[in-house]
Amino acid sequence: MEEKSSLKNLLKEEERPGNGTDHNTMGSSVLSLSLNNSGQPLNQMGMLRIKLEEAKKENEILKAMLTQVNEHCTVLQNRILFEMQQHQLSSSNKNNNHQSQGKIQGLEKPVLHTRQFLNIGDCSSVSEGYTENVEKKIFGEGEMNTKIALHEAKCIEDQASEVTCRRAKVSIRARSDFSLMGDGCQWRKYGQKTAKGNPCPRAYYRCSMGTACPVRKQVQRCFKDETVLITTYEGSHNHPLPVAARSFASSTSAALNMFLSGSLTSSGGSTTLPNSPLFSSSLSSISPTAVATFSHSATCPTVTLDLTHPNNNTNNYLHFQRATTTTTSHPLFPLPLHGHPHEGLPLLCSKVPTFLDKNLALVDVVSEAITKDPSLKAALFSAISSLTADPQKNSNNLSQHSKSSSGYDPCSKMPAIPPHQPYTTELI
DNA sequence: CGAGTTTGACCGGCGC
DNA sequence: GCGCCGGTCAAACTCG
Repeated sequence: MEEKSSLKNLLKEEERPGNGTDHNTMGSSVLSLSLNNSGQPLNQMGMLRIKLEEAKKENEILKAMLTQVNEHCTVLQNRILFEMQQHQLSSSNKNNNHQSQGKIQGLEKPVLHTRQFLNIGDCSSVSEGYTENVEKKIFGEGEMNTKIALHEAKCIEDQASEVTCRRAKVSIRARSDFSLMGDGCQWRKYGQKTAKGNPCPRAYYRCSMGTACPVRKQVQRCFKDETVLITTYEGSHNHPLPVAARSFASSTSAALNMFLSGSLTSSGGSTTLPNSPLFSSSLSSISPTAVATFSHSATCPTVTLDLTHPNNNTNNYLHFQRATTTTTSHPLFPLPLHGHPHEGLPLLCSKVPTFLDKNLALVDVVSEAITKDPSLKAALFSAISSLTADPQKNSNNLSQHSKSSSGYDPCSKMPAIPPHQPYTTELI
């Protein structure tokens, strides 16, 4: 920052009339050239070069800042992960009966299962080496050994119960004017069925973003209230998600995270949890008044996010924006940090100059909020998990979308939504 | 012509 | 074993 201000001061001095004779900086050769020729265009070119150099320096500073912010996010993520592991270990020691019951039902799965759901990440993360270095700074060598052992155990456990995880479902109830909810993914309809007890047909969709992606969703209108759209997601994506879908996935996975991590005392039936600080902070990215219902059968745990909770005010609307390639695709849901900071921002700021400034200001706000509000850490963790799962792939994905000449529109294959028109889902 | 949708047929799980 | 029901398949159809 000091470097930036000094450069600005330098530039101001050079801009002063009659002050172009004494330069000993990087811009001196350019300015002397322009003075020798005394040509106006050359003088302007010199100024532009100085500004270019200044922009480069500024870019370096901003890159460093972004790296720092990303590092802080990783630190927070790992600390939260560690705390949750510690919490689970202690709780499992205290209550063996509870744990054995959970094992029978396949519900003891901690964070990594949820990360697998909706493609939030896996054990072999690209940034694992980097993360490990950061973790050593935080936890120290002794704790790191414990943590690595825990991590390896979790990976083994993760593979063993993958089938159960794949069957985990997240069901979302929301009021919608349209027959599909914009979640950022591309879906291909493969069937429709009229279920017993509901005259409204249930549509079956398969994710068409990746080759043989196992994720499916069912969409059905509520029989009692046809304005309510029930969307049920099942499976885990085997491909990088677009920004919009990652935002959505982080929110839904936060709910499932709570469920699968055993943080709830649900015992076979269903549990409604509207006011848990950890969960509500995550869910608030969808709706501040959303209510979650947790239930599970023998093989298929389900989390229902009810976004139709009646105590919302009239302004509580979700604006599902149709993401496009040529503009900055704003999130479907407002998340603190959006997109991978290293690759995403330069891409965006090249198109929208003010975007970077807004994000840097946002970084300060978020940093302060994280410090003050512990519950926000949990929400941030779920969001960051989706962003840091595979940065390389995600950035490539983002780049491909931006390079596409035809324009990338994740909602383009949703005929129920009128083209070129943002649609809203009402939260009552 | 390719991609997506529609729709009847088919399959497997589950309860009786 | 039988029938019901949810989920999936695949051929026909539609659309851009």
